[in-house]
Amino acid sequence: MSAKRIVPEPQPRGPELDKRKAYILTTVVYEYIATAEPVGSATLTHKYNLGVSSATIRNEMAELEARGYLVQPHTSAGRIPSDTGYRTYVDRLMPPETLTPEENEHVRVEFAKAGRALDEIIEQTTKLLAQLSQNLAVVVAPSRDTQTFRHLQLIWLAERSILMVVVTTAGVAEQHVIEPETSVDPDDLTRYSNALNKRLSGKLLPELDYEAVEAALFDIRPHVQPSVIDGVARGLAATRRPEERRILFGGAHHLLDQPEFRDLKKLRSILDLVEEQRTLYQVILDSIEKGDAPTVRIGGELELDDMSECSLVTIPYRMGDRSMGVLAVLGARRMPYGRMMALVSATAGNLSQHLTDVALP
Amino acid sequence: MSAKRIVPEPQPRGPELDKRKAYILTTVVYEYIATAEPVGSATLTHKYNLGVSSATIRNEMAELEARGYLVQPHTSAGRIPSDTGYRTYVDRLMPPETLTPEENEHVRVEFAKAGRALDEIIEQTTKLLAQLSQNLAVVVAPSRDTQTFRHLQLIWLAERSILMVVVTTAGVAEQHVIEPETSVDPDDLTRYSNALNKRLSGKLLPELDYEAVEAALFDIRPHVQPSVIDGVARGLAATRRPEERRILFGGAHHLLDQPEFRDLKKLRSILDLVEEQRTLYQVILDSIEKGDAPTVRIGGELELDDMSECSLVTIPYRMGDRSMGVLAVLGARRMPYGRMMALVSATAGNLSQHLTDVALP
DNA sequence: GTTAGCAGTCTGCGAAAGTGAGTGCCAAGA
DNA sequence: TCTTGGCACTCACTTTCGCAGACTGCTAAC
Repeated sequence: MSAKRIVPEPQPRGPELDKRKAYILTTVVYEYIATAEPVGSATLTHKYNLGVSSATIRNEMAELEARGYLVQPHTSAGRIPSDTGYRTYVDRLMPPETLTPEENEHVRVEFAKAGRALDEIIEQTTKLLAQLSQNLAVVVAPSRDTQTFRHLQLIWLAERSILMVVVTTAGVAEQHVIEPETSVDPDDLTRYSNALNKRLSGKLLPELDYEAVEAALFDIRPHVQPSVIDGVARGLAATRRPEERRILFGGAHHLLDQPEFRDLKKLRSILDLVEEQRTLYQVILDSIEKGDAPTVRIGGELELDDMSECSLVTIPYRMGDRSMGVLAVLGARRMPYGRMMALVSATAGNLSQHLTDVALP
Repeated sequence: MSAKRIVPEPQPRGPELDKRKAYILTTVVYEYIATAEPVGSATLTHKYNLGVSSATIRNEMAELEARGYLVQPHTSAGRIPSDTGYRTYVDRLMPPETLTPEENEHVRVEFAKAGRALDEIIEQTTKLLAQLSQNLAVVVAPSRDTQTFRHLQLIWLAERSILMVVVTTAGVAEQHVIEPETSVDPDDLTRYSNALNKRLSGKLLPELDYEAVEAALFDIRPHVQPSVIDGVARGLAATRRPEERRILFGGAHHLLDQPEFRDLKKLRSILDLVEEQRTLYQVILDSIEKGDAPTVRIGGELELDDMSECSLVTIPYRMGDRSMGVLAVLGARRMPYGRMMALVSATAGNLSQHLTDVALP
């Protein structure tokens, strides 16, 4: 559940924060996340039990600013956390959070309602995550390449037209039309189907190339016409390029609630990112590390122009022990990190469990 | 290609517009669509060849306002068209528009690139329409109820677990898991599949209820266990409730380019509509009439709160001679209606053609 | 029926002034 | 050496005011 630090490497500026400085940094982050207003020394002494006067807080805050944890939007304003400040908060200061029992139950129920069709599950997950996070939810759908072959059926459509239906263990059924050079006997199609199912079931889709299909058919019929073998292999191994992997979005309208997106330019840059997909896909994939813990990237750590006001929380999900895709929440840098992490963890956990449950044997 | 009038009934206020008034109304609409600024009498005399002075135009505009075609945002501003003004423009004054040969070619090429999978086609169409219209594109996906059954295959998974794959003529393959009360012999599954394919192919999915399945199996096996019949029938006829029909959106970010959505409230109300789906679905379906012509609903005609600044252009699309769904463009009321209508016509035409081409025999 | 001219209205913009939140620093106190 | 009250200062934000500009409606003349 602990976040991974990605970029940049922590710069040890002077000694560790002492207890009071750590507490002040914590309260500033907490208060700023809650109010979206720069936090002043008086606010802290009033709202939190610090035991010292505002003047002392001022001194401490000046020090925290000098060390790079806080910044002042302008001379006569309170402080807001810098990327480093947020990073320290997330990694070391933040209290661990969990969802309420009701929320956990809600997530559980939503997944219990979900069907078996992969597309539908993924779509519902996106909606759920958007609703819970009140931010932009992003889901990278499973790659076809991680799915294993379960069953196929060749169906005679017309003289030179064969329909091939492929079922994967993820419960995805897709169809391809094969147009052989010369007509094939319908009974042969059934024999081909049986042979292929027997030999290839359980293999990863990308492995099923021309040679694999030819070999699987060899026993029952050494000289199947190449156009059929080719058609079958294409249908099985046909894979989208990775950058074309499906990405789903949900809850963009929640962004309008955040004061940071009152500024149309910032809203624009985030929506453009959504539109472009490729960049976002790259960033999300870069964020993922081994293991099932959520990863946080804060502001400038995203290394995207115009995204310095945003943060991204990502977590992988799986089917069985195979990684399938990624859930992410993209929102203002001023987001409740603890809650977001608890939330993506719970969602990813339930999603993984559900996918594993509905996987075909 | 001519728009349908929906709501409200035209109120014949006084005589028809004379030629000059009609021309002035046309130029006001045209100019306002182009500039988003209220149009004054001086602007018209300068930019258009009216042959009379601005004072005359003022008199005419006052008359047009009195008759309900124009309104003044405030006393000392120029005029903008009212719903009635736009309606008159769309129905009677607007010059017919067509896409440029390059644009037509672009649309053609995009569809030529599209695959055979229904989901993919619909998704790409949404993107294309958003890109061309530079507005919010909305696509109501085909209902499962309009598709005919083409093929099914029952596949033995485990002792009490059968996978049923269903293929429709729209080229959609979907899978359902059936859990019979007692185990079924794998060879029997093949026999069932063959019988069902032979008897039911070509029927509409919603017709395939318990009785239909039972009857189709009766010849080969009079007493198939009810749990299997029920499972098959559910898988075939299983239909989402109509209000759960899938709706796709694209190009929401284009709205940010329109000056009318600088105001976050208006942006908000349109995004909320998108989120809610049900209302929008209803409005889009209400808009559709018989025939393949685009339908326009302007501002208040939508009868939606907070949508008085928006217009909707809708058009149905089909596969073969069966209506499948609706394309729509939702944007500011100040939209280039002629172009939008040409655009949805072209897109729907190509989409219908493509769907018809890829339909399974 | 058309036109020039003029008074009147309203918006939008920028400057000026006032308000308030919050800081930094200093000198005294613990 | 750390803490604190006090004070001067800074800067954003808001309000007000006045002015320029865009348009209209109306009237009287053509």
